[in-house]
Amino acid sequence: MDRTDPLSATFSALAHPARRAILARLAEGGTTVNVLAEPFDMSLPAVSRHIKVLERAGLIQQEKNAQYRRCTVNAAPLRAVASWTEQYRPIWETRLDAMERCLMALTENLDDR
Amino acid sequence: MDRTDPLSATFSALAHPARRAILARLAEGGTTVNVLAEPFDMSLPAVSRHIKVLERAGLIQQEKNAQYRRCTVNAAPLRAVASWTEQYRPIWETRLDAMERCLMALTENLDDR
DNA sequence: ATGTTAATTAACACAAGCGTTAATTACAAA
DNA sequence: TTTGTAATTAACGCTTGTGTTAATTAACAT
Repeated sequence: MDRTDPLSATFSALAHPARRAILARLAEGGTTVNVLAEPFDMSLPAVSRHIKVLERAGLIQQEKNAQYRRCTVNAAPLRAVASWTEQYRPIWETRLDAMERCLMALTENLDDR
Repeated sequence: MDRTDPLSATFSALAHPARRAILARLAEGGTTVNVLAEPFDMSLPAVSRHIKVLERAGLIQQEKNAQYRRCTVNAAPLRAVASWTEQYRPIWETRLDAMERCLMALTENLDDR
Protein backbone atom coordinates (compact mmCIF):
# COMPACT_ATOMS: atom_id res chain seq x y z
CA MET A 1 0.00 0.00 0.00
CA ASP A 2 1.24 3.44 -0.91
CA ARG A 3 2.38 5.18 2.23
CA THR A 4 4.19 8.01 0.47
CA ASP A 5 1.09 9.91 -0.66
CA PRO A 6 1.02 13.63 0.24
CA LEU A 7 -1.81 13.38 2.77
CA SER A 8 -0.04 10.61 4.68
CA ALA A 9 3.15 12.65 4.72
CA THR A 10 1.24 15.65 6.05
CA PHE A 11 -0.59 13.76 8.79
CA SER A 12 2.64 12.02 9.72
CA ALA A 13 4.45 15.35 9.97
CA LEU A 14 1.69 16.78 12.15
CA ALA A 15 1.75 13.76 14.47
CA HIS A 16 4.62 15.12 16.56
CA PRO A 17 3.95 17.90 19.08
CA ALA A 18 7.33 19.51 18.48
CA ARG A 19 6.55 19.87 14.80
CA ARG A 20 3.12 21.32 15.50
CA ALA A 21 4.79 23.75 17.91
CA ILE A 22 7.27 24.76 15.24
CA LEU A 23 4.41 25.34 12.83
CA ALA A 24 2.56 27.42 15.40
CA ARG A 25 5.64 29.53 15.95
CA LEU A 26 6.10 30.03 12.23
CA ALA A 27 2.47 31.09 11.86
CA GLU A 28 3.45 34.24 13.74
CA GLY A 29 6.16 34.92 11.20
CA GLY A 30 9.11 33.26 9.50
CA THR A 31 12.31 32.80 11.46
CA THR A 32 15.55 30.84 11.61
CA VAL A 33 16.37 27.33 12.80
CA ASN A 34 18.19 28.45 15.95
CA VAL A 35 15.32 30.68 17.00
CA LEU A 36 12.88 27.85 16.37
CA ALA A 37 15.01 25.46 18.40
CA GLU A 38 15.39 27.78 21.38
CA PRO A 39 12.21 26.89 23.33
CA PHE A 40 12.79 23.14 23.00
CA ASP A 41 14.49 20.86 25.48
CA MET A 42 16.10 19.11 22.55
CA SER A 43 19.37 19.30 20.67
CA LEU A 44 19.70 21.48 17.61
CA PRO A 45 20.19 18.54 15.22
CA ALA A 46 16.94 17.05 16.48
CA VAL A 47 15.06 20.26 15.73
CA SER A 48 16.82 20.51 12.39
CA ARG A 49 15.40 17.10 11.49
CA HIS A 50 11.90 18.01 12.57
CA ILE A 51 12.16 21.00 10.29
CA LYS A 52 13.29 18.73 7.49
CA VAL A 53 10.25 16.51 8.03
CA LEU A 54 7.98 19.55 7.83
CA GLU A 55 9.76 20.66 4.69
CA ARG A 56 9.50 17.28 2.97
CA ALA A 57 5.77 17.30 3.75
CA GLY A 58 5.58 20.69 2.05
CA LEU A 59 4.38 22.39 5.23
CA ILE A 60 7.27 24.82 5.34
CA GLN A 61 9.90 26.28 3.06
CA GLN A 62 13.48 27.26 3.78
CA GLU A 63 15.21 30.09 1.98
CA LYS A 64 18.92 30.59 2.40
CA ASN A 65 20.30 33.97 3.34
CA ALA A 66 23.99 33.98 4.21
CA GLN A 67 24.42 31.29 6.86
CA TYR A 68 20.79 31.59 7.97
CA ARG A 69 17.83 29.53 6.76
CA ARG A 70 14.62 31.47 7.06
CA CYS A 71 11.64 29.13 7.47
CA THR A 72 8.11 30.09 6.44
CA VAL A 73 4.79 28.27 6.48
CA ASN A 74 3.41 26.80 3.29
CA ALA A 75 -0.37 26.71 3.37
CA ALA A 76 -1.29 24.12 0.74
CA PRO A 77 -0.97 20.90 2.81
CA LEU A 78 -2.97 22.49 5.63
CA ARG A 79 -5.73 23.22 3.18
CA ALA A 80 -5.59 19.60 2.07
CA VAL A 81 -6.02 18.49 5.68
CA ALA A 82 -8.92 20.89 6.12
CA SER A 83 -10.70 19.64 3.03
CA TRP A 84 -10.10 16.02 3.96
CA THR A 85 -11.61 16.72 7.35
CA GLU A 86 -14.56 18.59 5.84
CA GLN A 87 -15.60 15.34 4.24
CA TYR A 88 -16.58 14.13 7.70
CA ARG A 89 -18.45 17.22 8.77
CA PRO A 90 -21.87 15.58 8.27
CA ILE A 91 -20.80 12.87 10.70
CA TRP A 92 -19.53 15.08 13.46
CA GLU A 93 -22.48 17.41 13.17
CA THR A 94 -25.19 14.78 13.33
CA ARG A 95 -23.68 11.93 15.27
CA LEU A 96 -23.14 12.16 18.99
CA ASP A 97 -20.45 9.98 20.46
CA ALA A 98 -20.55 8.22 23.80
CA MET A 99 -19.05 11.07 25.79
CA GLU A 100 -21.48 13.53 24.35
CA ARG A 101 -24.49 11.37 25.13
CA CYS A 102 -23.16 11.21 28.68
CA LEU A 103 -22.82 15.00 28.85
CA MET A 104 -26.31 15.39 27.42
CA ALA A 105 -27.66 13.12 30.12
CA LEU A 106 -25.90 15.10 32.83
CA THR A 107 -27.20 18.36 31.43
CA GLU A 108 -30.74 16.99 31.40
CA ASN A 109 -30.42 16.06 35.04
CA LEU A 110 -29.26 19.56 35.89
CA ASP A 111 -32.17 21.05 34.02
CA ASP A 112 -34.61 18.92 35.99
CA ARG A 113 -33.74 20.57 39.28
CA MET B 1 8.39 15.69 24.93
CA ASP B 2 4.93 14.24 25.31
CA ARG B 3 4.08 12.23 22.25
CA THR B 4 1.04 10.53 23.74
CA ASP B 5 -1.28 13.54 23.62
CA PRO B 6 -4.65 12.98 21.91
CA LEU B 7 -3.94 15.16 18.88
CA SER B 8 -0.67 13.36 18.15
CA ALA B 9 -2.46 10.03 18.43
CA THR B 10 -5.14 11.22 16.04
CA PHE B 11 -2.73 12.59 13.43
CA SER B 12 -0.62 9.47 13.76
CA ALA B 13 -3.66 7.26 13.20
CA LEU B 14 -4.68 9.26 10.15
CA ALA B 15 -1.19 9.05 8.65
CA HIS B 16 -1.79 5.62 7.12
CA PRO B 17 -3.90 5.37 3.96
CA ALA B 18 -5.39 2.04 4.99
CA ARG B 19 -6.70 3.59 8.17
CA ARG B 20 -8.15 6.56 6.31
CA ALA B 21 -9.79 4.10 3.92
CA ILE B 22 -11.26 2.18 6.85
CA LEU B 23 -12.60 5.42 8.26
CA ALA B 24 -14.11 6.37 4.91
CA ARG B 25 -15.80 2.99 4.67
CA LEU B 26 -17.18 3.33 8.20
CA ALA B 27 -18.52 6.78 7.41
CA GLU B 28 -21.03 5.01 5.17
CA GLY B 29 -22.14 2.89 8.09
CA GLY B 30 -20.79 0.64 10.81
CA THR B 31 -19.64 -2.85 9.89
CA THR B 32 -17.47 -5.77 11.01
CA VAL B 33 -13.75 -6.38 10.87
CA ASN B 34 -13.91 -8.99 8.12
CA VAL B 35 -16.01 -6.75 5.92
CA LEU B 36 -13.60 -3.89 6.52
CA ALA B 37 -10.65 -6.12 5.68
CA GLU B 38 -12.11 -7.47 2.45
CA PRO B 39 -10.99 -4.74 0.00
CA PHE B 40 -7.40 -4.74 1.31
CA ASP B 41 -4.47 -6.68 -0.08
CA MET B 42 -3.39 -7.31 3.46
CA SER B 43 -3.81 -10.07 6.02
CA LEU B 44 -6.67 -9.96 8.51
CA PRO B 45 -4.38 -9.50 11.53
CA ALA B 46 -2.86 -6.46 9.85
CA VAL B 47 -6.27 -4.89 9.36
CA SER B 48 -7.22 -5.84 12.90
CA ARG B 49 -4.25 -3.85 14.14
CA HIS B 50 -5.10 -0.83 12.03
CA ILE B 51 -8.54 -0.95 13.58
CA LYS B 52 -6.97 -1.10 17.01
CA VAL B 53 -4.90 1.99 16.24
CA LEU B 54 -8.02 3.85 15.17
CA GLU B 55 -9.78 2.70 18.31
CA ARG B 56 -6.95 3.77 20.62
CA ALA B 57 -7.02 7.19 18.97
CA GLY B 58 -10.72 7.34 19.74
CA LEU B 59 -11.65 7.56 16.07
CA ILE B 60 -13.78 4.43 16.14
CA GLN B 61 -15.59 2.23 18.63
CA GLN B 62 -16.12 -1.51 18.64
CA GLU B 63 -19.16 -3.13 20.15
CA LYS B 64 -19.26 -6.87 20.59
CA ASN B 65 -22.18 -8.88 19.31
CA ALA B 66 -21.70 -12.64 19.47
CA GLN B 67 -18.38 -13.27 17.69
CA TYR B 68 -18.71 -10.10 15.63
CA ARG B 69 -17.25 -6.66 16.44
CA ARG B 70 -19.27 -3.91 14.91
CA CYS B 71 -17.13 -0.82 14.29
CA THR B 72 -18.54 2.70 14.15
CA VAL B 73 -17.01 6.14 13.70
CA ASN B 74 -16.47 8.39 16.67
CA ALA B 75 -16.58 12.04 15.65
CA ALA B 76 -14.81 13.83 18.49
CA PRO B 77 -11.17 13.45 17.33
CA LEU B 78 -12.11 14.55 13.82
CA ARG B 79 -13.63 17.68 15.28
CA ALA B 80 -10.38 18.24 17.17
CA VAL B 81 -8.42 17.98 13.92
CA ALA B 82 -10.82 20.40 12.25
CA SER B 83 -10.51 22.96 15.00
CA TRP B 84 -6.72 22.60 15.10
CA THR B 85 -6.66 23.22 11.37
CA GLU B 86 -9.03 26.18 11.63
CA GLN B 87 -6.35 27.93 13.62
CA TYR B 88 -4.38 28.24 10.38
CA ARG B 89 -7.24 29.44 8.21
CA PRO B 90 -5.97 33.05 8.22
CA ILE B 91 -2.70 31.79 6.81
CA TRP B 92 -4.05 29.67 4.03
CA GLU B 93 -6.56 32.31 3.04
CA THR B 94 -4.13 35.21 2.82
CA ARG B 95 -0.80 33.63 2.05
CA LEU B 96 -0.07 32.26 -1.39
CA ASP B 97 2.55 29.56 -1.63
CA ALA B 98 5.09 29.18 -4.41
CA MET B 99 2.93 27.00 -6.62
CA GLU B 100 0.05 29.41 -6.37
CA ARG B 101 2.19 32.40 -7.26
CA CYS B 102 3.31 30.42 -10.28
CA LEU B 103 -0.29 29.70 -11.27
CA MET B 104 -1.19 33.35 -10.79
CA ALA B 105 1.64 34.35 -13.09
CA LEU B 106 0.50 31.90 -15.75
CA THR B 107 -3.06 33.14 -15.52
CA GLU B 108 -1.90 36.71 -15.92
CA ASN B 109 -0.02 35.79 -19.07
CA LEU B 110 -3.13 34.14 -20.47
CA ASP B 111 -5.16 37.24 -19.72
CA ASP B 112 -2.69 39.42 -21.55
CA ARG B 113 -3.39 37.80 -24.89
C1' DA C 1 44.24 33.60 7.85
C1' DT C 2 41.51 32.70 11.91
C1' DG C 3 37.85 32.40 14.69
C1' DT C 4 32.71 32.60 15.32
C1' DT C 5 28.07 31.53 14.26
C1' DA C 6 24.31 28.87 11.76
C1' DA C 7 23.03 24.73 10.36
C1' DT C 8 23.56 20.13 8.64
C1' DT C 9 25.47 15.48 8.25
C1' DA C 10 27.56 11.22 10.35
C1' DA C 11 27.34 7.52 13.33
C1' DC C 12 25.14 5.37 16.67
C1' DA C 13 21.30 3.46 19.94
C1' DC C 14 16.77 2.40 20.91
C1' DA C 15 11.79 2.42 20.38
C1' DA C 16 7.79 2.10 17.40
C1' DG C 17 5.36 0.93 13.12
C1' DC C 18 3.90 -2.48 9.90
C1' DG C 19 3.67 -6.70 7.80
C1' DT C 20 3.81 -11.91 7.76
C1' DT C 21 2.16 -16.84 9.35
C1' DA C 22 0.73 -19.75 13.06
C1' DA C 23 -1.75 -20.34 17.22
C1' DT C 24 -5.54 -19.08 20.20
C1' DT C 25 -9.93 -17.28 21.96
C1' DA C 26 -14.91 -16.76 21.73
C1' DC C 27 -19.10 -17.83 20.09
C1' DA C 28 -22.73 -20.31 17.05
C1' DA C 29 -24.70 -24.07 14.85
C1' DA C 30 -25.01 -28.90 13.61
C1' DT D 1 -19.45 -32.42 21.50
C1' DT D 2 -17.56 -31.24 17.32
C1' DT D 3 -17.07 -28.12 13.57
C1' DG D 4 -16.93 -23.61 11.49
C1' DT D 5 -16.53 -18.59 11.63
C1' DA D 6 -14.91 -13.97 13.53
C1' DA D 7 -11.34 -11.88 15.43
C1' DT D 8 -7.30 -11.36 18.23
C1' DT D 9 -2.76 -12.50 20.09
C1' DA D 10 1.99 -14.48 19.64
C1' DA D 11 6.32 -14.51 17.62
C1' DC D 12 9.10 -12.95 14.37
C1' DG D 13 11.60 -9.76 10.90
C1' DC D 14 12.32 -5.54 8.76
C1' DT D 15 12.02 -0.62 8.25
C1' DT D 16 11.32 3.95 9.99
C1' DG D 17 11.33 7.52 13.56
C1' DT D 18 13.57 10.00 17.17
C1' DG D 19 17.07 11.27 19.98
C1' DT D 20 22.12 11.76 21.31
C1' DT D 21 27.14 13.61 20.58
C1' DA D 22 30.84 14.57 17.46
C1' DA D 23 32.31 16.14 13.09
C1' DT D 24 31.60 18.99 9.05
C1' DT D 25 30.10 22.63 5.86
C1' DA D 26 29.18 27.41 4.79
C1' DA D 27 29.34 32.11 5.45
C1' DC D 28 30.57 36.17 7.99
C1' DA D 29 33.79 39.13 10.78
C1' DT D 30 38.22 40.50 12.71
